[in-house]
Amino acid sequence: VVDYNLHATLDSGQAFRWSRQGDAWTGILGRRWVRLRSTAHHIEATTTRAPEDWRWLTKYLQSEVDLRVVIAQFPDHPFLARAIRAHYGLRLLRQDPWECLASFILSSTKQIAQIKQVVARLCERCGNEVDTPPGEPRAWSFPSATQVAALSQADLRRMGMGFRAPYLLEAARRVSRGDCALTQLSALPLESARDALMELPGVGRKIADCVLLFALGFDEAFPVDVWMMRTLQDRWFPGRRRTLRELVAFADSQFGPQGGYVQQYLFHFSRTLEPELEETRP
DNA sequence: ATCCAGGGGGGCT
DNA sequence: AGCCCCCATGGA
Repeated sequence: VVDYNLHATLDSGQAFRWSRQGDAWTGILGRRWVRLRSTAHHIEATTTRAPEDWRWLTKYLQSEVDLRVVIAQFPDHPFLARAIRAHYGLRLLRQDPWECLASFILSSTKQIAQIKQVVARLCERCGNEVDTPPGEPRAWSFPSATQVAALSQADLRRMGMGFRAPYLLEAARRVSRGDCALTQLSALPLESARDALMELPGVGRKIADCVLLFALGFDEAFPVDVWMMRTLQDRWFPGRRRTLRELVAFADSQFGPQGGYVQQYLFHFSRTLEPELEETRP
């Protein structure tokens, strides 16, 4: 692989089930345990048994995407240029739609560390145990919508989901019933797919855009969360207050067909940026 | 102790 | 449309 920054990609808040051990990353994809290690021009993958082929992994990692082509479509902006320089090789993953949806329903007003924690508890409580190599800790697959729908709201609250518990439960029920055919949404126009996602409880514009971008392949989707709001406000409209609505509309029109990649570079860079000294204002 | 976290929903004006 | 508050929990 070329132009692939595995650390930035797995640590940029788009997926919540990877853990780092030194230079290696361990996670669960579908029902497989995987360890990934990045070398100069390769990503080395270890599984518990030899797979037929590796497309499930290359698709997830999006390692066949030519990053230079993507970045060539970015708008010219000094802060974005800094983000690209700082984390060159950051990629968007292509996640399972249900796992992505459920994870982001659980994400609202939670820190990334806490999202990982509650997702881990959900998997251990109702996912399927998967094979791990000798000496590795036990691991579980992400539970299907049907597995989640079989739980009670009290079960979910005990995992620390708080007010998100009824949202996740109802979303799981609808998805397991087939009321929202997630995988088929990628064939629709972006706005139709977004509207369908926003029918689900606990799913507004931001979470819908996360699923469109991280799971359904809509590279132009641009989730605007608190970090992106501050970044756009501070770096694109310094000194002039903009409403959330205005910023969403701006992002929609200004960042182009690869806006989702732009967003991920800005998000990760903003989150890892050392706080700059503010000018003192009288 | 106080604030805030990859928001969303509902009510009010 | 914009603004308000509430929702539950834990880490900094």
